[in-house]
Amino acid sequence: MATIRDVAQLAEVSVATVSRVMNNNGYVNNETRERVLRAIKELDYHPNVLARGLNKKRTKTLGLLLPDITNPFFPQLARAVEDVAQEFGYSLVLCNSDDQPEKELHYIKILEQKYIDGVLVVSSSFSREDLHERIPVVVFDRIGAEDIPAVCVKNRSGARLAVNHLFEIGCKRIGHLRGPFDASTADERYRGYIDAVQTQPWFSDNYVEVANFDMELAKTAVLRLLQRQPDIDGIFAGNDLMAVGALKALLHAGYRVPEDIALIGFDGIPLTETVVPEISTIVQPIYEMGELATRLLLQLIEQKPVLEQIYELDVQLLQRTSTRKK
Amino acid sequence: MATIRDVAQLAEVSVATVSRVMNNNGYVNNETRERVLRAIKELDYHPNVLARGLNKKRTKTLGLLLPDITNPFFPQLARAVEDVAQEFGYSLVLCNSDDQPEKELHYIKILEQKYIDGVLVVSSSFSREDLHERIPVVVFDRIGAEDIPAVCVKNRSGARLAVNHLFEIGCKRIGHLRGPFDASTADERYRGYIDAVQTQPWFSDNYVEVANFDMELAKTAVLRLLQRQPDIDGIFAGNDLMAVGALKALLHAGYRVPEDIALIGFDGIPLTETVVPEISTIVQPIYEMGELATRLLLQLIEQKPVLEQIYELDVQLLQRTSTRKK
DNA sequence: TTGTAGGCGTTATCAG
DNA sequence: CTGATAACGCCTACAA
Repeated sequence: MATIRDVAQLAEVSVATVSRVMNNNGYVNNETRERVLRAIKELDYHPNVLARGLNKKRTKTLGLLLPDITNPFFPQLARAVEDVAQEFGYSLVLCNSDDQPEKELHYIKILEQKYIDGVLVVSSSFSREDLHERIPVVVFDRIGAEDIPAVCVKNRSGARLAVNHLFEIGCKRIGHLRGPFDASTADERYRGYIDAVQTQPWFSDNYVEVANFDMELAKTAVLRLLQRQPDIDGIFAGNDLMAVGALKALLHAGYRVPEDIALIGFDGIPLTETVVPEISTIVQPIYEMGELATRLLLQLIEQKPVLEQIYELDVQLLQRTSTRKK
Repeated sequence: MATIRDVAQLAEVSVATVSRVMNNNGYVNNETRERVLRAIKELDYHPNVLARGLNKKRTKTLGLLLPDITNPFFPQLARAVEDVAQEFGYSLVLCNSDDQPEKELHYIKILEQKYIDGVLVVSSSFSREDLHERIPVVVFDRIGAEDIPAVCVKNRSGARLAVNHLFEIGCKRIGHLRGPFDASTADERYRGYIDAVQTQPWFSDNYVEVANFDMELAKTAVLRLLQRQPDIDGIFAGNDLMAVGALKALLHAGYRVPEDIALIGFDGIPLTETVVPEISTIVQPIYEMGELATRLLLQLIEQKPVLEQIYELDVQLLQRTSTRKK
C-alpha cells in the first residue's frame, strides 16, 4: 500500500503538500496540486485511517449497540444505520448487549478505546454516566431522561390508535399484553391503552398481562388472560412479537382470529405479514428512524447543532386480517 | 486517558518496560513488573488500539460482508460471528453488499484500509483477486472454488433428504422452486432434487421453476408451476423464504397445505415456525456455521494451520405440519 | 505557496 | 534485565 511519502516522492513535493491537497486545506498551487493528484491516482493512494485516527482521534466509524440483532426489529434498524453511515464514509461496528448492563458497559469501553466517533444505543438502562469520554451518543426507541438526543415514535398515541381501532371494528372488551416494566416504550403503550379504556365500566387491571415483549411468554400470558377474562374479544399486544405468540396460542387453543378475538400488535415487523391471518399492527417507520438517528449522530459528531433533543415520529395503523370488521 | 508514558513515569521505568509487561514478552524483573502493574491499575491504563494497530498492522477487528442483514437468514449468522469475535476480543464491522460486486469491492477496500484482521464473506461472486492485501478470508455458504476456506452445509444430500421425505409421506409428483443460477447453494440443492426424481417416469424440466431465493417471486412462480403441472402434490422450495412465499400464494389460491400440496423448505429460519401451517424444512445449523467460520478465520489470523479447506456441515430434516402424512 | 519537524501512542531493535 | 530510539503513517504549527 502506498503511503503519503510515496506520493510526495512521485509528485516531487513534501508530504505536507500532499496532506494539504488530500484534506483540501491550506494554500496549494494549482499546478502542483495537479501533479499531486496525478501521483495519488497513479499509486491508488488512500490515507491510512489508523494513522489519521491516531492524531485526529477520529476513526470514521460508528458503533451500534443493541440487545440482539436476532430480534426481528433490529435488522431493519441496523440496515438503515449502516446505509447512512456508509453514505458518509463511516463504518459500523455491531454489538449485541442482550440488554445486560455489564455487557453494555464493556462494549462502550471497547468502542471508546477504539476511538469510535459516535454510538447509537438501543437500551433501556443506558445513561450518560456510562460514558467515560464525551463521545456523541443517540439513544433509540426510548425517551431520553437526560441530555442524550433520542429517536422514538409516539408510543402512547399509537397505542390509543390501536385500541380505538379495536373498538371501531366492534370489540367490547379489550385486553392488553404489555412489555417489560423497565422499558419506557412498554410503559407508554400501556398508558395509551389505559387512556383508551379507562372510561369503560368493565375495565380493571385484570385485563392486562405482562409478557416482556417476548413471543414465548406471550403464548402462556394470553391464555392466562382469557382464562381470567373470558369476555375479552380484542387484544392489543404491546409489540408484534407478542402478537405473533398470542396468535399462535389462540389458534392452537381453538379460538378464531378475528372472529372470536381480534388482535393487533405494535412495531410493523415483517413477521406480522407472513403469519396467517396477517396481523394488524401499528407501524413504526423503523428504517426512517434508523436513518434519522444516524443523521443526528453524524450531526453531533460534526459538531453541528441539533435542533431538538427528542424526535418523536408518527406511527401508522395498518389494518390487516386479524382485525377485520366483525 | 492515560498513555504508556504516564504509566512509565509513575512506575519510574521506561516505556519499553511497560510495553514488555503489557505484552508479556521479553525479560522483566519481577519486582519492577509489580511496580508497573500497580501503575497500570492505578491509572486504569488501556493501550491505545489505534497506535498499536499502526505498527502491528492488526486491529483486533473482523469484517462481516453479507448481502443484506435484513434477510432472515443473516441475523443469526451475524450474532454467531459477533459472539465468537467478542469472545476473543475482536470487534465486528458489518457490511451490506446487496450482492453487488461493486459494493463488495468497495467494502473490501475500506476494510483493508482499516487494517481489519480478517473478513467473513457471504457472496456468490467473491474471489481471491478481489483482495489487494493478503488478508485472511473465509467464505460462507458457498463452495470455495479457489484456495479460500469455506463453510457450508451438505446442500445436495440435504435436498435429497427433503424430496425423499415428500415421497415418504405419499407425494407422487414433486415440483421444485430453485434459487438463482449464480448461487452454488441453489445449484447443489437443484442437483439433489434431480438426484431424487430423475428416475421417476413423470419427471421433466417442467417441474422446476426459478424464483431466486425470493419470497415475492416465489408467489408467482409457484402458481405458474401448478398451472403447468396441476398434478403436483408436493413442492420442495430451495430455501425457506421461497417456501413461505409459496405457502401464502397456495393458501390464497385455495389450495390446502399439506392436504392438496405438501411443502418443504430449506434453511431453518425462524420464519418457518411462525407461519400457519408451520413449514417443514431442512435445518442448517446457522449459528454453528457462523461460529465455525469465525473460529476458522481466527485460526487463519493467528497463523495457525487450518485442517481442511472446506467444511461441509450436516443438515437435519425437521418435519412440521406442512408435510404431515397424507 | 511550500517544506521541516514534532507529535499522536505503541512496539521492536539494539545497545548497555 | 532495562532504556533509548527508530519506526508505523499522518497532520499541523511554524519557518522559509
